[in-house]
Amino acid sequence: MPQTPSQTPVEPRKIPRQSRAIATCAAIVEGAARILEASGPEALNTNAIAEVAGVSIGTLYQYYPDKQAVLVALIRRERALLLDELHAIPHGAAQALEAMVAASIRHQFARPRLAAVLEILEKSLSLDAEAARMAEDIARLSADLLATRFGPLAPDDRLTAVLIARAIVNTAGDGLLPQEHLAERVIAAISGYLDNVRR
Amino acid sequence: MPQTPSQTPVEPRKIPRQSRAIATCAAIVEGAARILEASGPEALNTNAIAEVAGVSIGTLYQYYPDKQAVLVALIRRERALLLDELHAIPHGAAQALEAMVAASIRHQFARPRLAAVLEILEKSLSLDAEAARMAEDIARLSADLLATRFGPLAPDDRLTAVLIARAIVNTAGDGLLPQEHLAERVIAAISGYLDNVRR
DNA sequence: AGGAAAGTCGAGTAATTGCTCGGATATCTT
DNA sequence: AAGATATCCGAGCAATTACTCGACTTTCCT
Repeated sequence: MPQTPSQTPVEPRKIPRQSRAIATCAAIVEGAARILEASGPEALNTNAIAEVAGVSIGTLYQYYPDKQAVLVALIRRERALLLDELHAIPHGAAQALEAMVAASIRHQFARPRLAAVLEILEKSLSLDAEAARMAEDIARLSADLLATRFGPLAPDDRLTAVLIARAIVNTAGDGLLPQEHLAERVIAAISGYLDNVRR
Repeated sequence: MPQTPSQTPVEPRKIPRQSRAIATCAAIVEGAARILEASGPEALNTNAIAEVAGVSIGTLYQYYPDKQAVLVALIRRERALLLDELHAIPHGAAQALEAMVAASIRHQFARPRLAAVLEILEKSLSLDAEAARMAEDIARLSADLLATRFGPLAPDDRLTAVLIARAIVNTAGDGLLPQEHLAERVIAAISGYLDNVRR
């Protein structure tokens, strides 16, 4: 759903040097997260972010060139969290699939509303290079982990499997599916599809 | 993701009596659809809707009490389209599942960008009673059609199956999965999951 | 200590947007 | 034809929002 024609800035206009400035940047990103969790995307405006973060609006614009840059920073922060969990899974391990699913579930349920809102926002955002690279990393890692259980797969089948898992985990995160046996449900869906396709 | 505290209005403030007024209402809804397709949710504002619809802003507010009411009307229009297709499938038919999947795919690909944007918007919208009823109808019909092939299912499993189908069809609508063999892919995923669960 | 660099502040501005209102035009009814 | 009703118009208001700028404060360095 690309519609914003991707502006040039997006990168911090000034990088923080002192530790209190680093804390300020973190507070701003966390402020955005809290607003999204509490009131959704429509309530996310720069004045509110600054207020919730406990800094002035001028300070915010010292580090982030525009509103979208704050969002991108938040998405990077969340992606890094998931990426770390995925990286911690030993390549080719017997329980790789289970570990991957468990990591996704943990990530989704750590801050369910935030994850749900970001999931939506990511679709309509032109991300910067770094954030896009992280998305690719996540996709590639997931694909590798799938391969250890199901062997080599067509790219479309790998994407479909990841898709299925995300749909189920997201819905459970919204509270529409029970959290118990969630991992089993996801694995049943993934392997049900892949076993059907791989003949 | 409920955050807008659901206002009272949402219903047309005046119902059109003359045929040209009915055409005006339809033009307004279609104008909103065109803006969403062309430029996404951020570009959807009432002034633009009126302009694209070829009516004045005052006329828009004659029939729709606020911006959201136009969106709800659009969602109703699109849901009615899908609902008609589902209703046309004979209950308990041998090919009921295939017909259902085909209908979903047709609906998604008729106006892919519109379907994708509305899918997102529906989540963060407090719908009116009528639109909510249509959503339930679609869910119930889908569940019934699933039952003719797979027998009685737990509600969570029905939801999961529908979820899986929607995730795949939506992604294909976004152009990330090929349209060819899409129906087979969806059916493989659904039956893969349900056969795994139903033991 | 004291100057420079980094950081913070918040009132204010320009633009956008949802929506109103009073008046003009079209259609219906008799 | 002529009133009554329905429909349409669009300038403009009030509120919101993204963002700037110049002044003030804190931290760093020697």
